[in-house]
Amino acid sequence: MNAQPTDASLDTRLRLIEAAILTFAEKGFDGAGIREIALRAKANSALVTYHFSGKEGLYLEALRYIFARKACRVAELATAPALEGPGARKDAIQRLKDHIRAFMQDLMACDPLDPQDPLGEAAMALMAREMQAPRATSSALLMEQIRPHVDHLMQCLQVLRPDLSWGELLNMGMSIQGQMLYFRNSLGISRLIRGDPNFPEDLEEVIRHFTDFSLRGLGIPEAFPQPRN
Amino acid sequence: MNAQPTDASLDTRLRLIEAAILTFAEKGFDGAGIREIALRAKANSALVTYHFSGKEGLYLEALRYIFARKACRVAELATAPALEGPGARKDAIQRLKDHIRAFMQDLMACDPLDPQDPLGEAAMALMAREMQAPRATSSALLMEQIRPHVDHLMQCLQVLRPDLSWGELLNMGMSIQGQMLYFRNSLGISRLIRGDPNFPEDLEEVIRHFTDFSLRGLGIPEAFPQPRN
DNA sequence: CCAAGAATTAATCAATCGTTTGAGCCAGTC
DNA sequence: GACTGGCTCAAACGATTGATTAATTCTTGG
Repeated sequence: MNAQPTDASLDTRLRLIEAAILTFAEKGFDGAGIREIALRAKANSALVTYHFSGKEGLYLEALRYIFARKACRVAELATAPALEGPGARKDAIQRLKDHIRAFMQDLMACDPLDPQDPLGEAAMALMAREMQAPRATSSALLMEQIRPHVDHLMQCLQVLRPDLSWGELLNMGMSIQGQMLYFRNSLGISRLIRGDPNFPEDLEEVIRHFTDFSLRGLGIPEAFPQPRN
Repeated sequence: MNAQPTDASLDTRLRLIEAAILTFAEKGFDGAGIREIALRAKANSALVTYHFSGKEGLYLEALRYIFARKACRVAELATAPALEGPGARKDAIQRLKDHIRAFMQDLMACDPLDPQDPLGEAAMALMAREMQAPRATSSALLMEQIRPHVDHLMQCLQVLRPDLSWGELLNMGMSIQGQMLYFRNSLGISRLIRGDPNFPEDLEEVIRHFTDFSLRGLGIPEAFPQPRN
């Protein structure tokens, strides 16, 4: 009479999803095999079809799992009220700084409580793969996830540069997000170029750089010169 | 007695390589099948093994083919003599501008003579895939290709901001290259966000934006304000 | 305790993978 | 005209793919 999922099955589902994140991130959708994923999850490969109705379903569930856990810092910021009133400009600058810090921290760690979480690396690699070559079945999922972050950033930019057109503001946003996403997506190449396998040793330094570079690039005179933050 | 490749065989090799670029770019290394590639090239799939000793060999040849044809504009710039003398600073600004324009044009078109070349899109998508998730056999090839561009850019930055440490200069370079590479790698997402499937309608406008944003971000006072270019 | 249903398993499915085979084609050479 | 060697081909190879089956184990409400 029990039509509800069991605790045990939830465990198995979770193990499969986490193994899927790791394996899909390493080898891509086509490169990863369900047998390999199941082996990693210490489960039977037939359970992929049973629980997720196939490989594609497991992939989508893995993405949903990442979205549910990730981007928590940025997601919080995106819920902030609209910028208005006399202090809007100063608020916008602070929000932009917060956005960059939150986004960078989200980029570098999956679980805020555990920066060493191996899922963090994998989840970002998987999202990067997805942004670059979205699967037909998952592009809607991706857009839905990205949209609020874009809106939040654009709202700040609009206040900071009311003289620019919407297209120019989008360019600004593209440059700001682009440097950060490239930083994350090309960590491998960056480490090779720098000859430092541990780069970045200090994330705060990189955050500071992106903040300064972006504010200068935006052309916000009152933000410089001034002491850090 | 003929141990040399025939004209006919060169044709086939070329058709296979170009079909490989298109297919690998669309589906990735694992997603693309040699039968599909061969069909596209109107050739027999056994020829992949015959000419390139396997799928992996064809993939490497495709990368080499891209590197040989692509990045021609940037590559020219990278051969410029060292910056020195009284005009070094002004030269460096111009070189940076030229670098951004050349890099953007290389990003958006494979063959300079034919901006509509479908290989251009595919080649860049393939390189982006490769930068993000380098295959063990091809990372050396990738670094060797990227290195001169990095050196050229860093030389300019060093002249423009002699007060910065090497690490800080690398951060600057990362931001400048990052915004451009993200622009290219995430064109799909950008078009969805903008609701404009034809973005960018005017590449020059984007080049201008990246140039301005980068020069401001670098903190080059004498570059602003001033008329375009 | 005991059916009922959810969860898991090993075995197997057809399909496709990259690669190999062996024969045939076509140019040049003696 | 026989021969050579580069090139191309259809056919088949073993391996692996994602998915399916049917039997078994586990869990739980009555």
